[in-house]
Amino acid sequence: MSVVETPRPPEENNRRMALVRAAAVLFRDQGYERTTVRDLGSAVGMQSGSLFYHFRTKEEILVAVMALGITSTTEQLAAALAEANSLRDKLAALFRVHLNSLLGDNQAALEVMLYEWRSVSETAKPGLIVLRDRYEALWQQVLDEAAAAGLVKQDTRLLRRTLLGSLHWTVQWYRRDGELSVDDLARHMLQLVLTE
Amino acid sequence: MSVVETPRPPEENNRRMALVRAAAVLFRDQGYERTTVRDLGSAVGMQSGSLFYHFRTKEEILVAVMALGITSTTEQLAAALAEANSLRDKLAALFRVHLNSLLGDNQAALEVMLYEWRSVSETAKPGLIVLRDRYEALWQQVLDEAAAAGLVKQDTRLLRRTLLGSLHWTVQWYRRDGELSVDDLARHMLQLVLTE
DNA sequence: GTCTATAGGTAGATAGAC
DNA sequence: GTCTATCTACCTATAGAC
Repeated sequence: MSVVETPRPPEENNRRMALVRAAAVLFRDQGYERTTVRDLGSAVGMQSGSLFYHFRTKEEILVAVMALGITSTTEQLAAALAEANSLRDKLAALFRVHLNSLLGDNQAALEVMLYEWRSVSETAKPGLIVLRDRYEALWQQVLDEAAAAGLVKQDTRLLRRTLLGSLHWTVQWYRRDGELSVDDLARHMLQLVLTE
Repeated sequence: MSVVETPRPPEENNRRMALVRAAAVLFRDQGYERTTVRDLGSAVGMQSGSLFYHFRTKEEILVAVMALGITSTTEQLAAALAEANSLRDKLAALFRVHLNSLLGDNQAALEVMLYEWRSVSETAKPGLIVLRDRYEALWQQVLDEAAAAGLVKQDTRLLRRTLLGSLHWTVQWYRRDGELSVDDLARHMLQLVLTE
């Protein structure tokens, strides 16, 4: 049930990874409880019993989905921040990376992390919380710098929670077939929070 | 399965109402899918079979919980707006009423409305959407007035979605035993959005 | 690694007595 | 209106063959 795993060569984990990605989509669309192990199996062309060679329980699959969602987003954000040339660029990266991870192609995993928290057992929560805190720490650093430079308001802890709430909620109303691209949406939302 | 019901004398619906209130708490704490009809029955001192005299299906209970959550919040907001003396007071009322409904005592119903949407059947959704739109229309009116007066930024449709997302997310981190009261939190969050 | 077959449990809902 | 009893269906997980 350990969340942090030793990395292996990708070929070795292909089957397991395909399962996690398929599970992310099913859990997002139907919810964890309504998704049966039979659903998961047939999504990867497998009988339900065979799943339990790769995972001990259905919940272990949920935890793997969530861990994937938050770690891959954290990695993308860290990379974007390292490339940013200005504080303003860093701020923009926060919004851009988060929304692309949440609303972009094949990115159901982060959404599962946000909305299926109640289905995670108490024993598995701490590991996921560590991963989430690591992500939020990146946010906090950038917001603190931005507040010191006068780009945003001062109460940065509340600001971080407020902004993340706004971004999370976009999954409820944003439609990709509309006029606004994800990057445009990120820019608009950043604009709302900048002190002029 | 109709959401909008003819009002009846309260005594007539006491049992039904107690059930809806108990269900709101269970659905919020455990999730709709994990809550069994046996859980619901024992929460009101009833056998599970007896529930089906009051409701045809378990889902009908979920819809009743959600309808209660959003209509009672809408009524409270409408009353608060009618009493407000200034535009600034109206803005404050948006935040205050929403957070008290979400974080206050015995107010699990609105939280269920926000987080169990996926468990609602397609046939029941339209009725709930009408109720939700009615609530959001109140927000939109006040934000439009505030933008015209220069109190908040101009993109009020995005602003409404952004603010509601921030407020919804408070259930994930706000703790009543902390330093901040719900009313204080409402004031702080309003402060973040005002143009100075 | 994946299959078939199934154990063992619990879910939502119904029927009829009171 | 509520109870008891129960139906039918489906769930996660396991066992052993291949």
